Amino acid sequence: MGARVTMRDVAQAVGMSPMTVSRALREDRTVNAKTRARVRQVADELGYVYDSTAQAFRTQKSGFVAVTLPSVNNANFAETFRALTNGLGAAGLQLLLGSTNYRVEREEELVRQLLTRNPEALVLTGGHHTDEMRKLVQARDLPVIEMWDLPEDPLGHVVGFSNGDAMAHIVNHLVATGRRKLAFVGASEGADMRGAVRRAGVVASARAHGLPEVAMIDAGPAPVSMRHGAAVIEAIGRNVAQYDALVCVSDPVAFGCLSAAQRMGLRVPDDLAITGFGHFEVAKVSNPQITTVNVQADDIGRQVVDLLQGIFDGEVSEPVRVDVGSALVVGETS
Amino acid sequence: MGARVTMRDVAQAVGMSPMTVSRALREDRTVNAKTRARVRQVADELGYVYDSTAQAFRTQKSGFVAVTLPSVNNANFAETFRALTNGLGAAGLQLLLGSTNYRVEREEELVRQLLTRNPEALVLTGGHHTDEMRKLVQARDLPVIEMWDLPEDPLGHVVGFSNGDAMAHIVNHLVATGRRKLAFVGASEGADMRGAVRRAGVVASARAHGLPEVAMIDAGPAPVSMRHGAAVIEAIGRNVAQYDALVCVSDPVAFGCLSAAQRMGLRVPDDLAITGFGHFEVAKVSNPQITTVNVQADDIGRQVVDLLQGIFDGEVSEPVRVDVGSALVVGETS
DNA sequence: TTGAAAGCGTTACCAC
DNA sequence: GTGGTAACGCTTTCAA
Repeated sequence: MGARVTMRDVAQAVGMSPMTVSRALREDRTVNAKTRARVRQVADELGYVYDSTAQAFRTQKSGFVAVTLPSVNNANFAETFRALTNGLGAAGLQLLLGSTNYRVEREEELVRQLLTRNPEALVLTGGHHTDEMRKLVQARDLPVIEMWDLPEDPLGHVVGFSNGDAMAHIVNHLVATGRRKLAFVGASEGADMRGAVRRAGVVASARAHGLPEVAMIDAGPAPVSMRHGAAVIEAIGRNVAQYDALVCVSDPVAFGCLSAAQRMGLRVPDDLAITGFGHFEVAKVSNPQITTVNVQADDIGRQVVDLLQGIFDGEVSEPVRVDVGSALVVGETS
Repeated sequence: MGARVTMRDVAQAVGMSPMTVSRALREDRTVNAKTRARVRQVADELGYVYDSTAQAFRTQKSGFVAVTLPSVNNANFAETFRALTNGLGAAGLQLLLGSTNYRVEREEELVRQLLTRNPEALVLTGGHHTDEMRKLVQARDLPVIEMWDLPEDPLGHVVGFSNGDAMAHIVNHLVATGRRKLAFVGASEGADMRGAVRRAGVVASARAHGLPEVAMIDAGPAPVSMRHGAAVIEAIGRNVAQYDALVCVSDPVAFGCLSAAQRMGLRVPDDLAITGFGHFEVAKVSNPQITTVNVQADDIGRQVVDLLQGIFDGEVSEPVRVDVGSALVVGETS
C-alpha cells in the first residue's frame, strides 16, 4: 500500500489536468463524454477513492448534519434516527450522531465536539439546555432544530409535541374510566428532563381534575426500561393495588409493571390499570395490549428532514414550529 | 455573523503567530504557560471554534471510525453501538454510522461513502460481503473488523460468535427436553444473511439429531419483529400446536409468537415450546420468560474497542480472531 | 472543452 | 519559547 491515490495521479495516468479529472468525476457536462468515461475507468483501475475531507475543507461544506439523542437504545429515538438517516442520506448528507445518555450537562460537551466538524445543521432532541450550550449554538450561523419537544424559548426551529398534553390524554382517559388514585412510575428525579416533564404533566393534569396527590414510584436512575418497571413493582408487592392506575413514563416500563403485576396474580385492568407512553411495539403485542400515547417517532424524523430541505433550499426564513401532536391509543390495560 | 474565526484571528488578537496559537490550544508544553492561558482566553472571547475538518485534512487523520449495522433499531445492535460510542469516544474518536437495512448489496455503497471520509478503521457487522466490497476494502491500508460473526475468510480482524453454534444450543436443549417437531420462525429468504445462517444452523442441528425436517414459518421480509411473529402465528391459528417447538430468529419475534399463542389459548410451554435469540430485555421480563441465547452485544462492542486500541497503539500485527461465544439461557417457554 | 493559479485552516518541520 | 514556510487534496475563478 503506497501513498494514497489522488486526482493528480489519475490526471497523470489519463494525461490531463487534475481539474479535468475533478470535473469528470463529478459528471460535469462541460467535459467531453469520452474523456469522462476514460477518467472514470482509469480512476477505478488505480483504485482512486474520493476524499470528502478535502472537499469539505475546500468548499467549507461538510455534508454533515449533527444529531443529539438521549440514547439510540430506545426504539422511539432509533426510529426517528432511522427516518433522519434515510431522508438526509437521499440528499447526500451524512448524520453525525452524539448520545447524551439522558444527561443535559453532557449535551454541551457533545455539541462542542460536533460543531468542530462543521455540520451544516444541528438537530437536538429536547428543549432543555444549559446556558453555555445556548450561547455556543447561537454564536454560530447554523440552522438548529429542536425535536421531541415544544420549548417555550426555542433556539431555532422546532418539530415536536407537548409532553404535558400527551400525559393529559392519559390522565383524562383514566379519569373518564373511573380511576382516581394514580401513581407515576418513572426514573428518579435527576438529569432526565423528558421524564421530569412527563411527571409534571401527570401531576398538573391530576390536580386539574381534583384527584388526590399522584404517588411517585421511583424505578431508578434514567434510562429506565422493562426490567426496572418489573423490579420496582415486585419490590412493592401486591400492595401496589392500593392505586387505581400506574401511569408509566414509557411503554417498556409499563410492560415491566404489567408483567410483574401479572406474576403476582393481579388482574390488569380489573385490579389495576397500567398505561405507557410512546406506542412501542411491545404495547401492541403484549397481552393485554397497553394503553399508550402515540407520538409518531418516524413522523418527527420525516418532518425534520422536510424542514432541513426547505432550509437548505433557502425557502425557510422564519423559525418554524411544527407540532406533530400526540394521540391516545386505548388498549386493554385500562 | 461575519466570516469564521480562525487561528489567524486569534493570533492577531494575542499578537502572536498562528503557530503558537495552534500549539497553545493543544496544550503543547513548549508554549509558555502564561501565553497558553492568554491564548485560551482570547480564543474564547472571540468565540473561536476549532476546525476538525482542517485538522483532519492536514494530518490525514480523520478521527472517525466507520461502522456499519443492519439497523440501529434493534436493541442488540444498538447496545453494541453504544459500547463502541462510549469506548471510542473516550479515545477521542467519533463514530460514523451507516445502516444497511439488512441488505448485503447496500453495504457496498455504504462503505464506499464511508471510505471517502477517511476513517481510521472500519467495523462491519457480519461476515457476508459482495466481491466488489471485499476489493474496495482490501485495496486500502485500513484496519477492518468484522463483528457479530465468525467468517471463514475474514477481511481482517474478527470479533463475533458462531450463529450456527448458537442455534445448536437451542436445538440441543429442545431435544434434551423431548421436542422433535421443530418449526423455524424467521424472515423470508432474501438479503438478510444473519437470519439465513441461523435458519441453516437449526436445520443442520436438527439433522444431526435425526429429527424430522424443520418446518419453515415465514414472518415476512427482514427485519422481522414482535408484530411479525404475532401476525404469522395468528394466521396459522391453533394448528401451530402441531409443532413441538417454535425456534424463532430473535427474542422479539419469539415474544410475538408467544403473545399470539397465549391469546388463542395455547399453553406455553405445555402445548408448544418457544425459543428466541439475543437475550433481549423482553425475554427476561415476559411472562413466561423466554428461553434464548445470550450473545452479549455489549461485550462485542467492548472487545472491538479494545482491539482497535491495540491496533492504534501498534500492538497488533497479525489478524485477531475473538470468539465471544454464546450461552443458552433457559427460560420458562421450553 | 480544458488548464493554471490560488486558497480553504491547520500543523510538521526547520530556523532562530 | 516562538515564528516562517510549506503542504495536505480539492474546487472556484479566470483565462485560453
